[in-house]
Amino acid sequence: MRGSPMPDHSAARSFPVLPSQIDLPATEHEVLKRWSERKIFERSLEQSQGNPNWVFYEGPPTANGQPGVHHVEARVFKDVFPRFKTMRGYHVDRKAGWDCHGLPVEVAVEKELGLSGKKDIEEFGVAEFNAHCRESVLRNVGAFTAMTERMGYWVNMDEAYRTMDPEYVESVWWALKTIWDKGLLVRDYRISPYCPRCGTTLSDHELAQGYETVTDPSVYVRFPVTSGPLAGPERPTSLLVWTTTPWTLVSNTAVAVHPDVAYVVATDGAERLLVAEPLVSAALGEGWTLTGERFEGSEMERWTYQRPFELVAFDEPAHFIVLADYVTVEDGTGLVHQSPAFGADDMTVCRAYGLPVVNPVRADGTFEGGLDLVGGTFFKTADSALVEDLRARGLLLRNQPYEHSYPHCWRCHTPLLYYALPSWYIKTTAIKDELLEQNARTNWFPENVKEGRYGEWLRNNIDWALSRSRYWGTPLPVWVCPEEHYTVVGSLQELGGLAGRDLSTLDPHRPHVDDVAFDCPHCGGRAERVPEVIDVWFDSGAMPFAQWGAPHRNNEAFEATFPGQYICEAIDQTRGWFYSMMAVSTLVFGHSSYENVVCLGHILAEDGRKMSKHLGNVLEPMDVMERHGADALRWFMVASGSPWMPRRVGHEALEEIVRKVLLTYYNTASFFTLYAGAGGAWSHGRLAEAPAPQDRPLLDRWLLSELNRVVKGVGEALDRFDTAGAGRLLTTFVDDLSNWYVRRSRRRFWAGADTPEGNSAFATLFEALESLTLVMAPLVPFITDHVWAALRRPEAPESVHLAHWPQAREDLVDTELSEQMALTRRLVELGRAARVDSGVRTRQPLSRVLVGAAGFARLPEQLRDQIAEELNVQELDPLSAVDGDLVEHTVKPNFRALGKRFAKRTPLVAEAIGAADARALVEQVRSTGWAHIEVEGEPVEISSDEVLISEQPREGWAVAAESGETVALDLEITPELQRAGLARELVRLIQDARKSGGLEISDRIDLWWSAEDPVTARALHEHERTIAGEVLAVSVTEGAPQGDAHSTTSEDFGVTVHLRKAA
RNA sequence: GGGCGUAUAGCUCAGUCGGUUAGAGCGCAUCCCUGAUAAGGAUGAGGCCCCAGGUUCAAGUCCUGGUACGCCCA
Repeated sequence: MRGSPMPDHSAARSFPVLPSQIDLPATEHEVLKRWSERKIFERSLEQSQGNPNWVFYEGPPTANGQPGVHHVEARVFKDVFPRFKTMRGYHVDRKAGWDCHGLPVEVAVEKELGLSGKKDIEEFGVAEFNAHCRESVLRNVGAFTAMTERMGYWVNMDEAYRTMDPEYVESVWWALKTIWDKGLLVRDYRISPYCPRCGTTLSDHELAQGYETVTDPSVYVRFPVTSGPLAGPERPTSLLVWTTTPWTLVSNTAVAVHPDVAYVVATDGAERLLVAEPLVSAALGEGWTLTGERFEGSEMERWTYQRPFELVAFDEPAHFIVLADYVTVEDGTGLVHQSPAFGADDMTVCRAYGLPVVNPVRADGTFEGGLDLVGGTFFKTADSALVEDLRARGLLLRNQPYEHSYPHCWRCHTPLLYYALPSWYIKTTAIKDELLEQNARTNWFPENVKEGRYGEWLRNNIDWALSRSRYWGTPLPVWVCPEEHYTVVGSLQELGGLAGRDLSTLDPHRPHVDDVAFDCPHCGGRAERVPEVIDVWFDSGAMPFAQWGAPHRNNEAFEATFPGQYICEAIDQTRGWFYSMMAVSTLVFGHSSYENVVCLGHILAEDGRKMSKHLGNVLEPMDVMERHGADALRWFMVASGSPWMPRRVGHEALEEIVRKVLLTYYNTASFFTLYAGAGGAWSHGRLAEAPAPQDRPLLDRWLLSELNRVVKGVGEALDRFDTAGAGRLLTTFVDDLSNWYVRRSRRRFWAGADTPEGNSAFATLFEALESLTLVMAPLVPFITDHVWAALRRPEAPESVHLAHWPQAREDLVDTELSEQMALTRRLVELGRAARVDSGVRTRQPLSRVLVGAAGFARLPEQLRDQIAEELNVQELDPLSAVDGDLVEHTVKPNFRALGKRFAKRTPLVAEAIGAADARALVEQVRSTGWAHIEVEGEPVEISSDEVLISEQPREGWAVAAESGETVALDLEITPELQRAGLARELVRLIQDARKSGGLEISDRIDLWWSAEDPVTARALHEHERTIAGEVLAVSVTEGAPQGDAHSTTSEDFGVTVHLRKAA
């Protein structure tokens, strides 16, 4: 019977009530307001001042276009770990940053202004154009800022670094000068897709838009061998070379072969040609036989040959065979003509051999004027004259049209040229070993990126093509005089010194910086800045020092925060920011800038495709957060699926998170405040009076055990950057807490805190909610802080984000109890299944349940009581106590255990176990722990661990069994049981009447009843006190009331009840 | 073309050291419980664990080779 009164809303409360209904987005706005008014973020930084630093570097988002949900992903991870580490006692500075420069910004501004191409921009004016770029960046920063605040990403945006700020640019200049001084900044050629009509290079994105299918000549050409074993007049041999761009033969520089491919000599009786073995028939057709001469590509290195055209001069040695892995035997001849000015692969290979870059084609796409045969001709139209000339000189074997896809300018449809343009490089290949060493010391999450995608990229490192012929970027700080003396400038002050005037307030962007010229320190000639700006990846890779403006200013701040402990971005940054961060710092300081890097998979739309406006599947982050709340979106990002993998986000997934995780957690807290707060039933002061944990009921001890396991596990998971693991632990615990602990403890909460059991329940639930709130706080900072505000002890910090991570009490972790409770819950499930099968509802008490399960014998009384209560049975007995004839035994082999001992004989032993007499075997195992069986005539002893025993009553019972565990219900319903069941039905009936009568849960009632059914009447008399207690009746009267009352009649039970709120 | 990753129920995903009855949630159907109730529980239907080989007493799990998809790079 219920001892204490129900919660009384009018009495003094020890806890504010968390209403059972909550509007999560609205609550989040309140929390945001409190954070801002009470300066919680600022205070969390102040209060950790002086603690060890844990340094996080913000990878600056490109403030180009509006933020999408995919931006939320990385930003959640950037928030979770700093919050976690702060709670762990570190000082975690969080400086925001914005990536401001780059082509995407330029393209967006071009569109806005209706410009198209570099000519338009220059006519419009670079100064004005760049002003628009700056304005566009600032506009988009606003949208990012709003989203960042709304999602609860704590980052200092007031002191954000911006890659376009003069101090930032100066730091970048300093880094470039340092690299120059080390001899690693060089000018060289770079192959770019280039439109000769527009006079501009195209980005990859532009390139992708312009592929067209065209027919080009494809020619097979003889290159006579002039050195090596196949040279000489007695058996003249030619390399057979295939190309679809005859015009590039003018500048032929080398021939590439694959080192591991075999090349053979074929003859038609008249001449001898060298071709890759797998391509002989494809390239030559009928009528050719092999001479038997055969060479590995690697043997042919540096054999010389006669080049096809002598139209341009070569000042350095060239025209020999080189080795290249990219050569294929898919088509052609396996011998690939090399012209480094017109192909990226050619350029890489030829540069490795120190070959010259000869380029006879001018920027307008025509050959140089003075050349024979092709002078002044547009490159593409030179093909026919060249092919004719080859034919005339007997060098052409075959010419056939070849259809393929070739890139064209998306603006003017001119065929593009892959064209060598002078470009600035950083010789990262020179520090490749250092980069590999730095990578070896870096922790990657997930781990496979380290040696996989990223390691592969480092091992195949190529020099960093740094310069861009664009406008809105960090200008390359290189000045050159007519004598080609280069001067690299590391700061505005230095530039001012060279120019002889104060330039400290100069905007270090184009065109202003282009206007500064000075006398060359070497020769006194006029030095002008080179026209290029730099790759934006260098900007962002410089952020560890450039965000402070170091070393020109704030150098102490930089040194105190280098290297960083943690960076995090999506997987596409492997060769982007992750690389530039490691490369820039290794170039400048000889050390990578980060220790741990988290690498996230992409966020996809619900249909599994990328979100794009075009497909109409975009989720706008602010809308999502206003609908489901930022916490739901955050939880999705950190705990749904695996963050390392691509994931689909949609409303359904978020709704489920709200229901299963956030509301379940919140409702538990709400339940607690309702009962603890009522009339001051329980307050923090009572914690001291609560029984010591080991003296509490087993249910409480179990919860504390699970709690401390979870606290420890979540801390360890987050230390490993494993948010999904932390999420799984928390989800399970929230479910355990709400749907087992609270449900099984409800009566103790109703009873109040005045008994040791009651106080123990309140204390246990409080401790669980307190710790749970703390460990969930980094993941879902809003709802936890809201709950914290209601629950916190008076002496605790006002925000959960100012609190410390809880210490896991490992001494309270009781593995055996966990297992026993798991068994208890499995048995309850089986019992419920048995009830469903039998059709006897749970409200009907039953006399007895039989349980067959290993471990049941050791199950403590308190846990058996849980089973009995939950299943509504009066008695719980072991199946083994029942007369053996009524029980059927089955024995199954435990392969895991048997395999260890019997290895190859396992199947035989298993078979023998199955064949043995189950009942006899069970009896042996039960009495001695061992059983004898025969395997192929030999006696074998089997231990109890090596078999799985299950037992079932033969008949007359409602049985459910799984994995060797059995629950059997005795279905005999005696008249006493029937009346007890009726009493429960009547309680239910009256409770319904209370509810429909609009009574408060704590209202007392007067109750009248009249029963036609004599059984019901007897049940009412017999169980009157119980019923009265359950429904809060202060009086129970047989008969009808005077005056108004709320009435209900049940045909099923032949009863009418009337109730009225008691005076 | 190369590198890396992924593939398990209609959907989203777990699956530890290889152990013979592969799980959860959602959705669907049927039912139960209910003063935490916009919740909870039970039952059911639904599986070529992508395919083919191999290793092993034993493979969703380890190895090899394919196929499909994704990302990055050419």
